[in-house]
Amino acid sequence: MSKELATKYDPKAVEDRIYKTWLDNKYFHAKRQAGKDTYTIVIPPPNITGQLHMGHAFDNTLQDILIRYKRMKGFDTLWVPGTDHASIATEAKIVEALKKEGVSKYDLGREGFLDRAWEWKRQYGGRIIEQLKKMGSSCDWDRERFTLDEGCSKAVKEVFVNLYDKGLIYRGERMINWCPHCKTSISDIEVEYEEQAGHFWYLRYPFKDGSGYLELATTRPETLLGDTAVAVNPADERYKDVVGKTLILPIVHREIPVVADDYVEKDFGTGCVKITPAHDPNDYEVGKRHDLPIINVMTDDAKIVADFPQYAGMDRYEARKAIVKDLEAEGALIKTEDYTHNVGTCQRCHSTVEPRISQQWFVKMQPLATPAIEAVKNEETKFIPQRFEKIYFHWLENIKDWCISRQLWWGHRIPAWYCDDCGEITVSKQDVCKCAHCGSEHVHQDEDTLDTWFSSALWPFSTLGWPDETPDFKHYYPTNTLVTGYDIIPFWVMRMMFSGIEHTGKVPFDTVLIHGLVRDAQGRKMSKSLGNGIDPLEIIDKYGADALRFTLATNNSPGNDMRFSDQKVEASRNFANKIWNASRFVLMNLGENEPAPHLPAILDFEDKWILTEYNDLVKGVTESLDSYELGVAVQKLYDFIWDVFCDWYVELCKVRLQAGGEKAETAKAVLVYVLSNTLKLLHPFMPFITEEIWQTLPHAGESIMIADYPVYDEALCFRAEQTEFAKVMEAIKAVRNRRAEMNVPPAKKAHLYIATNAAATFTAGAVFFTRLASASDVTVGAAFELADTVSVVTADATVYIPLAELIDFEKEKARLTKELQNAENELKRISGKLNNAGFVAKAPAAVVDAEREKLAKFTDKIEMIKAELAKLK
RNA sequence: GGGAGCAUAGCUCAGCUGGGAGAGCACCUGCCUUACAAGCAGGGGGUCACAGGUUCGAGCCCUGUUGUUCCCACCA
Repeated sequence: MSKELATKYDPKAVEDRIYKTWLDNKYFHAKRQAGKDTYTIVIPPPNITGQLHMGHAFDNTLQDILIRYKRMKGFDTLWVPGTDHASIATEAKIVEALKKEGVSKYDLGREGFLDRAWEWKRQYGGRIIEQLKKMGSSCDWDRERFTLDEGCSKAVKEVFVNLYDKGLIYRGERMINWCPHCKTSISDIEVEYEEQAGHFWYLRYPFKDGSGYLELATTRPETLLGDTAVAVNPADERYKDVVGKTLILPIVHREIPVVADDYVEKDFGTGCVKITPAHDPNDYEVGKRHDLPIINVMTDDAKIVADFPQYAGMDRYEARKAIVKDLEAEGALIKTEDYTHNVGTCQRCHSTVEPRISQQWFVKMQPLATPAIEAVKNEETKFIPQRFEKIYFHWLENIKDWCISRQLWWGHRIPAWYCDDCGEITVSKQDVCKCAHCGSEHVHQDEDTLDTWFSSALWPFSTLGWPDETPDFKHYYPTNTLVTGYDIIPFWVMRMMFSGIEHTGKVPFDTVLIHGLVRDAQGRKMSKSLGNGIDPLEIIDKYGADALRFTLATNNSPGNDMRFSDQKVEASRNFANKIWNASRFVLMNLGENEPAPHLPAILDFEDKWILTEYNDLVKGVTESLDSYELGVAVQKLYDFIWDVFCDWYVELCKVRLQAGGEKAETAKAVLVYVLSNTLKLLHPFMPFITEEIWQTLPHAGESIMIADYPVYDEALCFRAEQTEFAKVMEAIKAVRNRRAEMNVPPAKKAHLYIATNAAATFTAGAVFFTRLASASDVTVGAAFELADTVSVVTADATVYIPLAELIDFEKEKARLTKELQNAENELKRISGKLNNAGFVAKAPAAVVDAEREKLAKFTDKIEMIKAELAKLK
């Protein structure tokens, strides 16, 4: 007794139900099976700042395709899911939410704020997980992790202490990037530069001795308050004599020296630079070289400090205006010019970043970077596409120490304690209540937290239980494929690499599959401010998860950006529908007696053809998947299912199905075989619809997702039939083409006469002309003498269509002449090639043979066309 | 200033290690052929950005040019 499928595919009626059965049966759960190869993926944990966007949908679709493929291939697979606390990003969001309630984070206090943050995590983290499930992601939910959970915290402390003990983490006063809005330090890569329109203010700094002045330009006049020198290039003839002289700083009237430093470009501006060591990284370096004092002029929220009473409390932009006004009043302002320059902004809040000297914690990068570079050079880890290695190398080769401390509350607190008595630092994995140096109990923990990427860097092993030698860690580490966008190579990939190597002695993954960005239909980056983001859930709701996944898996190649549009999803939805309908057709024909799940002993011509095509597909799809060409693999499946299976094989089978009897049973068995196995091939890409149909078809096993992935079977490849059947198809197409050109409606049937040397092939295929080429009858022979017929010539046959009343002999002659010309051109090209001694001598034998075969074909075809033309005269 | 990507049909894109260019959408023609009109059959449309080079042979490899996007650096 066969089951039925609904007339229309309704994803909503299917997806949640199927996902639930997968969960109930624990198919996603990794069981540490002995004797099997493992395949592990750790999810790039989405930030709990909001909800999943199309980029996540893309990233997770790729991961799910890989993990489902490997699972069916028999690997012991594990996909670890989880979310990221996203320290600064989440804290900023919560602060923003609090602001709307009229509360500041300081009103809540540290504890109160953290309670609020955990509440946020429950809400948004939970939503993200639900979205991943809607996508069909086959993550092992029993192993879900969070970057701020107990295990990750343990790993973070372990790493911090290890690195500190090795001298690779240090605390020091450095110039760092400071976000006055978030009120925290940020690392170099968290600064985004953007072009901004500004001004160049030309200022006059007079010499103390009254011998004139130096002219210089600045984009930030407010920093003048902290100037402690003016620098010129030592080789600059213009200023040779002024080096060492003293200037009077306008407004503040402080005495500052003129120093010579190579940092100054002679040809830029006036050749003189004001030096503000406290507020510019380059000036800071100049200051160090010349032992200049450092005068800080700004508070942590970028207001002028109390030391300058006339400006104290002013915000940096107010102060700028006031100072320019005062400079003008003092006659120190020469002129103002418009100037566009790059300004560093905070990646999270986009406020202008303030370089600032501050006491922070750093990771010494050089010793960690070197082995990470080596590992990729040795191909222990490979990037796909390979060109992204260059980006990786560039970052690591030019790396500076990593500022890891943040003046935030939401994050891993730095495991360092300060002694109030002796002032020493105690760094420890356990909470400290006694100074390790003097034994005093007057200790307090560092108030700061760690950069969110510090814990992300440990993700591939912290999620598996490290630092403990857990069974999972031993079994599933190192992981295999890391799937991520090219935009976070420096933030994450690089840091996981050096962390994995340093702490586990192994690279964290063997392959990094890089993908591009999902853009909108116009090619713009999807962003909140543009309002052009598309919610994956809306797409799923409208077209189904499979259609979304298919859209994301196709239409692109590794590392390249893709444009997303509803139009593309519609096409994918149509494909899902096509599969659904073809399956309905197959089921409809099964009737009461289900065919056995194996192939019959006796196969017909068309069965041998489709089985060969199918096996070629298996081979192609497998090869593409193994080389991470997911887009190519899914395109092959699309072409096979739509063009080969539906448009040809199903139509061919109708002949036998309608006739009934023994042959109909053969057709049913082969239809079921090819369809259900093709569904397996497609399952990683479109998990829901394939499962739904597969369950309805005759099958063995509980679920398609744990079925064996098909393998190429040489015994089911019938090369001769494949070649011969192609001849029949070519002739059918030629007849259809001819009829369409003459506007003959399908209802008007005609007797076909097929003149051919391949009589056996066409006799076996004759019946298909009835069904697919509107033939009323078919006669196959060596040659025919017929009057008033249309003739269609292929390389292997001439088909005569007696449609006397429709024939326009002039047109017929013109058409044949054109066809003859085409064939002759082709022949000329081929023989030209074969007459080229170099080609015959140097090209591979297979290529030469193929050309010879073509030569023979076209020679025959030309003869046949000529014969037809002769008849028309 | 340094580096990378892209440039293929009207649009969006494939094209794996070089062996005579494909898909989807759009367009035109004809079809309700009992799985599917979200469909079927047929069709038009491309000096693969430009100029050289290597090769028997180049969309693919090399050099240069133009256009375009991105990343890094950041001269005050």
